[in-house]
Formats: sequence, C-alpha cells, structure tokens
Amino acid sequence: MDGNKKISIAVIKRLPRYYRYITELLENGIAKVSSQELSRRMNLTASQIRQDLNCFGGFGQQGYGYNVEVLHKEIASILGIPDPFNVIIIGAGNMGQAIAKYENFNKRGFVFTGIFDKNPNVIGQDINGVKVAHIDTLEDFVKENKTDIAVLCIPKENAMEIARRVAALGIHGLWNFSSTDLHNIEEEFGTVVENVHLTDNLMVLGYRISELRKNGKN
Amino acid sequence: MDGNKKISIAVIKRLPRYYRYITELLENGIAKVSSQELSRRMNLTASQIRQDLNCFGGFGQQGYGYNVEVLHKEIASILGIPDPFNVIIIGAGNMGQAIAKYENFNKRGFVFTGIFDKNPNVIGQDINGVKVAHIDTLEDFVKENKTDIAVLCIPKENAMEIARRVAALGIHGLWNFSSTDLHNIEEEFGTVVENVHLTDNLMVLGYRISELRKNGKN
DNA sequence: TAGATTGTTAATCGATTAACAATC
DNA sequence: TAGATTGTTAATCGATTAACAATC
Repeated sequence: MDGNKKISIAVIKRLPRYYRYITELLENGIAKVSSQELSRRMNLTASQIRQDLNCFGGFGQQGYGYNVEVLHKEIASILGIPDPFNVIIIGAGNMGQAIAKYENFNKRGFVFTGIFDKNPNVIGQDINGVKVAHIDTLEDFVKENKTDIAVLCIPKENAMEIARRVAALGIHGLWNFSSTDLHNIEEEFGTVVENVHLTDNLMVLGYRISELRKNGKN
Repeated sequence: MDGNKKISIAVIKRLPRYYRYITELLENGIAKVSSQELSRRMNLTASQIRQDLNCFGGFGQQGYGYNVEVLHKEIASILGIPDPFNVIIIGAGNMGQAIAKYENFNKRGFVFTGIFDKNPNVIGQDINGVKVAHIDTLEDFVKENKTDIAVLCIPKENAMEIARRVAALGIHGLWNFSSTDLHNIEEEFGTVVENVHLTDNLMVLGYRISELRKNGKN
C-alpha cells in the first residue's frame, strides 16, 4: 500500500541535475522536451533519463515527450522544494560564513535561520541577517524554532561531539563539512548525513591531473 | 609496457578516504593493519579494500597484513602528494575566500598561489597572504607562475567563459564551484574538471530527510 | 492513420562480494 | 609447522543500455 520500491541512490543523486536543466528549459520558454533532446543536452543516454523519471511516475506522453512545466513541478515536488527546510550552521568560520551568505540555497527551498559558534570574537556578529549565537544556546534555539538541517562547519576534532548533540535534538539532517566521517550517527539517531569532503574531492582532481600528464603527455 | 589497466573512478574516489584512515593509524603509532581491521573501521568489506589496494600494487604481506607506514607512503604517492599542486582561485567572493583560507589543503599538497576577481572593491585585498589581483592579469600571472589547478568560485553566468580562458592557458585541472556544468571543456582542452555542486548535494539531503519522515514516522 | 516517443522488459556491463589457493 | 591474511579468480549483485511493444 505504500509503493516503496526503494529508489537507488544513483538515481537520487541525478535528480538535482535534472532539476537544473528543466529549470533552464522553463526559463527559456521551451514547452516540451524529449528524452533524446534532454540526453543530448545533459550528456546522458535517453534510456537512462526515461528509466530515472519512471521511478517516480509516468510524467511523459508517448509520441510527444515531456511537458517542461509538468516535469519541473514534479521534480520540485520529489525534492521537497515546495515546503522549505530550515537550516542552522554550526561554526561561523570561513566556511560557515560562506555558506550562510550563499544565496542559491534559498532558491532551492533552504532557509538559513541560525548560526552558532563558541568563539567570543564572532558571537553577536551579523551574518546575512542572522546574529551568531553561542553554541550553548543551541538547545534552547532548536526547542523554539523548527530546525530541519544542521550544517557542520567545525574542525574534525569537535565534529563527532557536536553531531551527537545535534542529532539528539531530533534534527533530521546533517550536512557535514568537517573532514571526518560521522560514524554511527545515522544508525543510532536515524539522522540523515551527507558529507562534503572537499579535500577528498580535490585529491581526486589531483590524481586525475597526474594520470593525464602521465598518459597524455609522453 | 605501460601497465595501464585503467582504474575505475569508483576506486579512485575511495583513495582519499583510505589516506585519511591510514594517516590516523600512523599518527596513533599503529604499525600494522589487516584488511579486516580496516574494514571494521571504515565500514567497507575487507574484500573491497584488498581489491582496491591491489589495483596499485601488492602493498600487503600474507599472514601479516599491511604495514601502515608503507601503505601511507604508497597512497600518498598515488595521490601525488609528494610534489605539490599550485592552485589559483578565480572569484574572491565568500566561497573563494573561504577556500583560500582553508588550511587543510596545504597538508594534502595543494599550495594557494593566487586569487583573481573583477570587482574593484576586493582587488588588492590580502587573503591568507596573497593579494587579490584583477582577472585581466590572469594570463600574465600564469605565464610566469606554474599553475596546476584553477578553482572557479564565480557565478554560473561567467563560468563557461572563464573556464575556457583558464583551460586555454594550459592549466590542467579545474575545480568548479559554480553551479553549472562545464560542457566540452574536458574534451576540447584535455583539462580535468571536478565539480562541487553544493546545492545538488544539499538537495539530496533534503530528499533523504523527506523519505525518512515519510517512511520512518508513520 | 503514420510518426514519434514513451514506459518497460530484457540484455549487457561493471562493480562488489565471496571464496580460496598462495605464502608469509 | 600452523595460523593468519593477502592476492586473485569466480560468483553475485546492481546499474546502465538496448530493444520494442504500447500509445499518444
């Protein structure tokens, strides 16, 4: 009765990208798109696009293709954009501040509601309309303000402790920028964790450059 | 004669994570580790660890396991850590500055050498020991200073133009933070591109939270 | 109706896991 | 030598691609 056919993470990771392309088509006033046309633009196979979209429903029409407006609305709804997530940031250092000021998140249904730190020098400072609060006021804040996601922009040494504190408050999503893995948080608290291991990603780039030079050059 | 068995990207993406764990073992003075012990710590199968490491060589020893110091050195070498990459940043906005100030990159062999912008208000400003230069001086800078990687921290509207400009200068790696795909750059210039689509990643988190609430709660 | 394009099943490909012989 | 654990081959699993009947 619940139709849970468990969609694979590979498909889910492609959704935001579909959303970007469909939004662009919509903004350019393009009314319909076929899987073939979209495959050309996105550099995917048409087959994969049809498979992916069909995980969520038959949004297309045989002989016609996909109505861009319909598809845009459907993907937005799948991604939960219609009702926004409230986001707090833990750590008002360089990365925390950069995220707080990043305007794109708003457009995608993420609302920045609070930022916390333990450093007295930044507490009270205004960042994108929100005052940095002391980390010890976190619990009170979350009790009074619906909070969906906490962004961890803190050194890895404190990451685990803060993650447990945040998860214990019933916050359902953790966006982890501290370069460490948050073991057992998902299992223990049922909190969802997404990691942004920037250094890891940069190292992959480094590896690929080395390969390129080894193979391409000589 | 070149032993190019083409290592899959899935394996390469795990390398930095292996490196983190091995570094930790090394710092804790642990001399040896078996694939089983590592699998427990990293939450991977021992089989996968052995397969992965064997793509690059037989670093272990039957009946013993892996010598941590050896393994650390080998992975570092695979990732090109021994000889550093010079990195410039294009765009001195919030994200560009956060990256410029991020200390972890240094430890992993990435050296911040320049930062460029077109906004007169930030040009000349000192960021982590480097002065923001005008984007028009980019070409001269690269001619005089070996540059391996350019980080794009600019709005998506300018991303493609700047990417082509950077690639045309012979810079081999592009780390793209502008939320757009840099079509054809790899093919046309032979430049390696790694994308950090932060908003995409955040949207995946949003999706997973929605699923959690739908399935877990009722 | 004829043409186009989806939705969906089947075939292929690649990545992960299991098993075990080699060997320290 | 006996025990442990790798390196490596084979089996399994899952994701992508191809094919085509359904249908607009």
